[in-house]
Amino acid sequence: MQTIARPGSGAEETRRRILTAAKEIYEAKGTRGTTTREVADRAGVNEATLFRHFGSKSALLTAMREYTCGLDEFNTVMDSLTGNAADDLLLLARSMVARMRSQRKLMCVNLAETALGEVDIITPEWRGPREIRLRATQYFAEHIARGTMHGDPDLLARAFLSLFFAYVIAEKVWRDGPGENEDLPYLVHLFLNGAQS
Amino acid sequence: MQTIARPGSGAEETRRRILTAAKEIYEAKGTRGTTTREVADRAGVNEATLFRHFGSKSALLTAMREYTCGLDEFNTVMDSLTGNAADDLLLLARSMVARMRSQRKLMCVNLAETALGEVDIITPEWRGPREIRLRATQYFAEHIARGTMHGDPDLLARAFLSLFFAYVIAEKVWRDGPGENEDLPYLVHLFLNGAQS
DNA sequence: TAGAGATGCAAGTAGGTACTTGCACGAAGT
DNA sequence: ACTTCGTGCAAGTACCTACTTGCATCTCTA
Repeated sequence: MQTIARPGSGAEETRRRILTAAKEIYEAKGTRGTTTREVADRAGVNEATLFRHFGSKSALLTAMREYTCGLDEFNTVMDSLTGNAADDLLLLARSMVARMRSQRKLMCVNLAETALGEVDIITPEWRGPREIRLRATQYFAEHIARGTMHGDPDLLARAFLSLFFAYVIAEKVWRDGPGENEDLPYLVHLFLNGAQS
Repeated sequence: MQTIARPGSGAEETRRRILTAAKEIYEAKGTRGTTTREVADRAGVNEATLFRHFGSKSALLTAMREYTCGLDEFNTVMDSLTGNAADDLLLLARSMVARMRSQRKLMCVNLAETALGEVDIITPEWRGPREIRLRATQYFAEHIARGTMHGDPDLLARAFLSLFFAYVIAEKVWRDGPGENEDLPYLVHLFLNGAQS
């Protein structure tokens, strides 16, 4: 006898609420700081229910990582590029920075826990970045084939991503404001000049 | 749990051994993963002694951060620059990447804990990077004044640092090997072309 | 209407963690 | 010789954490 997922309430809804709560707490406190009790409380659910659904804390976090993995937005932007490098790269930079800003905490936590070996690299949160690197590499390869850029496409992709990744990451460390909108066009310009000559 | 035979003795020596042990464990496990018991064991010291010295775990970690703060090496490199941008930047990149590679875990942990608010930004581990950014900004300002580069010196400094910061940080995520030595000259070249045109 | 599945609730287990306390020992310095 | 300081050691406190269990209750649906 199989349980049919009903939208709105029932087991499926409970499961989703627990996952959402887990994500919110995880990105605020990391793996060790996330307690099953707090997740249950925030989800408005009994702790026992949490364990009935996921079995263990680590299984819950794994399920949460599957649940939180937005890559579609990037692909949408990628598909709307025109071929004009200056426009394309600025559009890409803007969309990446916006997205990374909203996920900065999560990124930092994942980075650290990956470094500590608490999270495996195969884990879903790194599928997104790797996919992005791949598509960016393809993009630069096309430009190199057309002769509008020079160098190694993969290294170009990594350099481009680095520029904006670190831009977002460092905002908190540098203690600057949220960053000027003028910065991005300048960085794109810098990169493009370097890649074209 | 290994107990190391004590080479020296006296309160000062004990203190130093505890700090060293704390650093090693902290950079392997982060704040929450660092337990006073393990630090004491590793230092070959009784847990009570640890508390007699530092009072609390958080005071111990603060003291440890003061203790671990190497900035001298960077300043040495900075002082040996010639003014030839291509040479200077490559030398800088090489020294930065080498240093960051050996501290990658510590960097990632600090990054995450700063993002989570567990570590204050005023904290010593960020004094180094801020100092580096300042000196790099001065360097680029000189080149701009001489007309050999163009743009905003501070943004140039951040872009330059970003390139190599992310290069090191991402090595683990991309699952590449330790990275080719060929990469750095290329990245410097890319940056320099962008900054000069 | 009866049964099944999902949940709440309260209590509990087992282990870890920060931190304390009291006492004994040995090496200095006076 | 006597005190003081730093330390080891063993036991203990109070709290937190993951995870379990037994039972009552509610809501669907067949």
